[in-house]
Amino acid sequence: MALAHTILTLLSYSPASGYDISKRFEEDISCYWKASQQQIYRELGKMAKQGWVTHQSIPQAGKPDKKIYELTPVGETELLRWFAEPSEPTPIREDLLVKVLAGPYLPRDLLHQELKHRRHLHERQLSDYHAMEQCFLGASEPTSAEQFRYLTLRRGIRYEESWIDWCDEVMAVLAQMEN
Amino acid sequence: MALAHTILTLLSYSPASGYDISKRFEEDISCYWKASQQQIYRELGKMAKQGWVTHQSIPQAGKPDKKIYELTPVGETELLRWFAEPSEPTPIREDLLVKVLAGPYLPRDLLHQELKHRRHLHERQLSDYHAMEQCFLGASEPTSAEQFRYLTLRRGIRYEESWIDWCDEVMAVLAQMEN
DNA sequence: TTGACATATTCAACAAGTTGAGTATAAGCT
DNA sequence: AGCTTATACTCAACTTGTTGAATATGTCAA
Repeated sequence: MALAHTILTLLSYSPASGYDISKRFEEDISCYWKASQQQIYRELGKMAKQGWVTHQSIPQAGKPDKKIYELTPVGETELLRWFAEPSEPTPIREDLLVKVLAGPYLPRDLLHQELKHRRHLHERQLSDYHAMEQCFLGASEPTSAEQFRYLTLRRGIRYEESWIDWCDEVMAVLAQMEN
Repeated sequence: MALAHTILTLLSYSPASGYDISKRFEEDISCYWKASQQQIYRELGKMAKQGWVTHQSIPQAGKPDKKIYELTPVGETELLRWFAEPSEPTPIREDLLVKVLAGPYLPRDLLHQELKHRRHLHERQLSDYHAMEQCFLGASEPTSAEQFRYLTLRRGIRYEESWIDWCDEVMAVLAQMEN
């Protein structure tokens, strides 16, 4: 259900079209809430039915009409209700951990390759996060919105760092097992 | 698709009933692959149809018959194929990060409560993991299976630690914002 | 007796996620 | 012209996740 709430959150910042929301997800929201374009439009349709958002069609020259969505008071109430509700950590479903569990019975070199591959992916993401961090650190008087956004980035940085450290740990143990 | 592969991985260790597999998930596999009992049985049915596993019904006194599942050679081939395939990090969908993003526009005290609640949950999980770690650290000559299992636990420990550290960081920034 | 819990398994309904396909309009490049 | 990309949005089909319900047999405690 929290895709709807993620969208409500974005609309609490400012009204936006479905397309803009989708672009926002692509750019950075997917770091903490992944959703496809189709999912977003589907959800917006449901949210409109529930009265959480309204939209206005705006004709555009040379492009299809755009629908600008905004929060309704009912939508604001729903966002607050959800915000006040204690959350649970997201359920984990992580292939790499299953692969490590399969480690005793499958080829060690494949696991080693997989760990290198994943370390590389996480390093790349961390590098992107550090680049994004530079923008935040350069701000002399950050707005509170900017501060909160920076904190979400901080979580991303910690997450990637901990994956890299763990990959190193596993590879060290693999190396030890070879001796 | 990796629920099937998680089950294949478990069966690579030894044949097991659906119920035993389900208990294994409940006990520790859910730390890195969450699945419900119904999902597991559904998946086992599919896997049997695909020829990845076979099962034998064993009558039991005082209890329903049990089905013991085991890997087929086709199942082993599938597990190896999947193992060799590069994986992607799991998509993230984390309520707490969305709540932080909503932070500028919603009551700060609610966010503070949520962070405390989540810090507490992660601390509790970390404590459980440390208790489990003791069993591994006590082993004088761990089998390779035990070593690999320990590494999955190490990931859990790092994950929980990084959440706790981040909650502390956010709460510190919240406290600063109040001044 | 009833309710809770355990061993064992299965079915159903719905929601959310994934992937493919498509519509419309336009610009730019090969 | 065809392909790619961009702005904008929608529909469909299937898979996976969630929750509820149920079956069968048994033990134990209130």
